[in-house]
Formats: sequence, C-alpha cells, structure tokens
Amino acid sequence: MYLRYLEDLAARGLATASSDALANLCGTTPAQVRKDLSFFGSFGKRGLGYPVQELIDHLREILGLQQDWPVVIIGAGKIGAALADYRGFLQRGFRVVGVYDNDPAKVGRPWGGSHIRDIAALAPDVRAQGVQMAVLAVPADHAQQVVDLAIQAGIRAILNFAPAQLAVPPHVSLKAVNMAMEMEGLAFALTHADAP
Amino acid sequence: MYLRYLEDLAARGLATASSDALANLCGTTPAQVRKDLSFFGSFGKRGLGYPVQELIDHLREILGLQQDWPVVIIGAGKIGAALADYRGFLQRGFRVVGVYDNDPAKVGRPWGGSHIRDIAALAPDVRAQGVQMAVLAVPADHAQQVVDLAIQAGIRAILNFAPAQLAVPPHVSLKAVNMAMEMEGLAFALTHADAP
DNA sequence: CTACACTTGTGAAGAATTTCACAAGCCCTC
DNA sequence: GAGGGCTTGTGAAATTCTTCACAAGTGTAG
Repeated sequence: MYLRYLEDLAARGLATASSDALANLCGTTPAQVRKDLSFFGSFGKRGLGYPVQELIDHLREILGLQQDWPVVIIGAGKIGAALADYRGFLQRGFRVVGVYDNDPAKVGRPWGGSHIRDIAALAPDVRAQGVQMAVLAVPADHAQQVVDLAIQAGIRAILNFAPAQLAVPPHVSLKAVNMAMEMEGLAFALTHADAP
Repeated sequence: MYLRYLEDLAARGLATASSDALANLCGTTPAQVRKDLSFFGSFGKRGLGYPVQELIDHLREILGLQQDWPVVIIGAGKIGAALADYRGFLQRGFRVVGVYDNDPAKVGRPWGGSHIRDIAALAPDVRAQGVQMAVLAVPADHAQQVVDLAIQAGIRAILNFAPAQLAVPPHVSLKAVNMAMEMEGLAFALTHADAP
C-alpha cells in the first residue's frame, strides 16, 4: 500500500514524504507508518521525511518486484479471460505467459499472441518457463484438484478466485479473493449502519 | 467464513458441529471459534456442539442475508462484464439489476434480459429500485469521480475493483479488491520463502 | 438416578499490535 | 555556527486480540 502511494507521489514530482503525509493518504497514523517502515530498516531522514524514490526502490526490493514475474492463469471462463487481459497485472510487473483450461471448446481459442492451452500442458510449460505463480479461476468444485495439479507442476504461489477454501502444503503461498464474501461483509455493514 | 463451512456441513447432512470441527475446517483454533460466535450470542449446546442449521440461520440474520440485495455494476469492461455474469453473486443472494458504462460503444449492448445502460441513468435507476450496493469496475483514473456520482445517487456500499484508493464519507462502506496488490504479496512470500 | 464423556461459554493470562512521547538528528536561516 | 522548526526512530504504555483453563451444562449408558 505504501508503495502504491509513494509511486503516486513520485509521479507528482514530490521528492520526500513525511510519515504524516503517508498516514493521511493510507488512512492510518504517522506512528503506524514509522513502525511499519522501521521494521525493514531506517529509510527516513529526520526533519525531512522519507525520500520518495529511494523508499520506492527499497520497498520494491523488499517485495521482490525488481524482476518481472511470469504468471499462468488457470481457467478460461469469464473471470479467467478477463484476468488474462487485465492490464493492471502487466503494469505491476506480472506477465501472463499462459492461459489454461480443460474445456475442449475453449482450448485452442486465440489469446494474446498465442492461444488457450490444454491443462495437460501446464506441467511441462511451467517447468520449462520456471513459472512460480498461478491465478486460479475455475469452478469451486474443481478447484482443489486443479491446485494439486498446479503444485505438482511446480507452482509455489496461488491467487485463488474460486469460492472454495483450498488446502496447500506449507511451502506454497495462497491468497484467496472471495467476491461473494466481500459482498456479505458489505451487507453486514449496511444492515448495522442504521443502529450504531 | 463460518457460514460458508456450515453450509457445507449442512449439505453433507450433519446436524451439529463442535468448535473443534469448525476450527479444523477454517484453519483456526476451537477457542477462537467459540469467542467469535459468543460475540453475537450463545448458540451452542454444551456437550454437543453447535446446531448447524440453527447457527446458519443466526449467521444469515446477523449478516443481513435473509433478503436479496439488488446490486449495480458500474463499468462494463472486461472485469465488469465478467462480474455481471458471475453466478457466485446470485447464488449468495446478490441480484445484479443493472450494468452501467459511459462508453457509447458499450451502452445499449445487450446484457441479461435488458441492456447496458448509460451512467447517466444510474441515479434515477438506483433511486427507483432502492439499490444500496454497487460493484465498481472502472479505470483507476475515473474511479473517484464515479464513486462520488454513485454515492450522490444513493449507493451506500461499494465493492471496488479499480486499483485506486477511494475516499468515501463515513456513512458509506467500502471494500477494495486489489488484485495486483495480492500478487505483490505473493511475490514477497516467494522471495522470502527460501530464507526463513 | 448416577456416573461419565463431551463441549460450550467465559473470566483471566498471555501475546501481539498500536499509540504515545520524546531524545536524536537534519535542514534552513540569520 | 548557533538557534529553531520539523521529523524520524524507538522504548514504554496502552490497547486489542488470542489462548488457556475450567466451571457449568448436556446427553448417554448402565
């Protein structure tokens, strides 16, 4: 989050940012900002604030964003297809190198400079290209089975859009985006907003 | 999360679930489960566990899910269009009643039983149908302006897919889904996994 | 009806996180 | 180069969250 705002500030030409300024942008407190950043090192200059570009570089290095990450998308349904063309990924250094599906009707359909590939090709492709990250956009009832396959193939980080809780071994990182659950959180907020 | 798993258990025909069982499913601890649930009331039976169906009903009421929520989707790009057809929403009681865009090339295009509508129609539609929830899937640089418009129209809860931090007044709930940021979290995990 | 095996609900203890508050440091001005 | 206005980095305090541990129920079996 800090990185995002710092890039905004850099784009606007600011050379330094105080913890106060960052806190206002991020909706936290100055003390929180300072504690968070100090966890990774001492990046600020007293009296001045944090040097924007320098801090950006540090954060990008900490996050491991100084390289491009190849990513595969598994599932070429509506969501998978939308993600495959999502510019936000490439902008942030994530290069979608392949889209996979098991539906013969979808396999072979053109995508990017190539075409949608059969899920059977996932393992060899992943190994050949050293891909470590996958985005999962398959129906919930196949999700676990597909994850197992992906991990077998060498995937070590997964962003899961399927509305299913997945089990992965400890060396694999997993993040889930559950849109319906987010909506339910909003419904809760709405039903309780009137009586605070 | 508890609701999700309880529904699974109900579908499998289980009548009761212990905090231990729920904890295993959710990846937390029995004590956590009990504390969480006890915040809203005393739902369990000592010696037995929690009555599954009864707890489901309670949670649905707490979350405000006993009604269907009408939802509008703003932005008919790739992501917006995918969300408009996303079955997961309807399954969970969120009925997409309209899709809006400001691009004349998209406005009028068929969608569902109707068609994509002009953003100018948002305010009257929202008021007429009493819609309180919106999903935002527009480019980041228009997001704030569109949110302001939506709030003006009467929207009080927003699920934001645009990679932008939005400012909303206190009576409006906002949740953001930032896919690139999730990927960056995974990149961090990957770069630090090897040296624990 | 009693003994027993379970499981909840919850104060209290423990751990983690956030906030406070201030010494130390930096820059600018005079 | 001394003084003053800012701002960081960080121990300590305050707060919040999680875990522990056990009394109090509940159902079952004999």
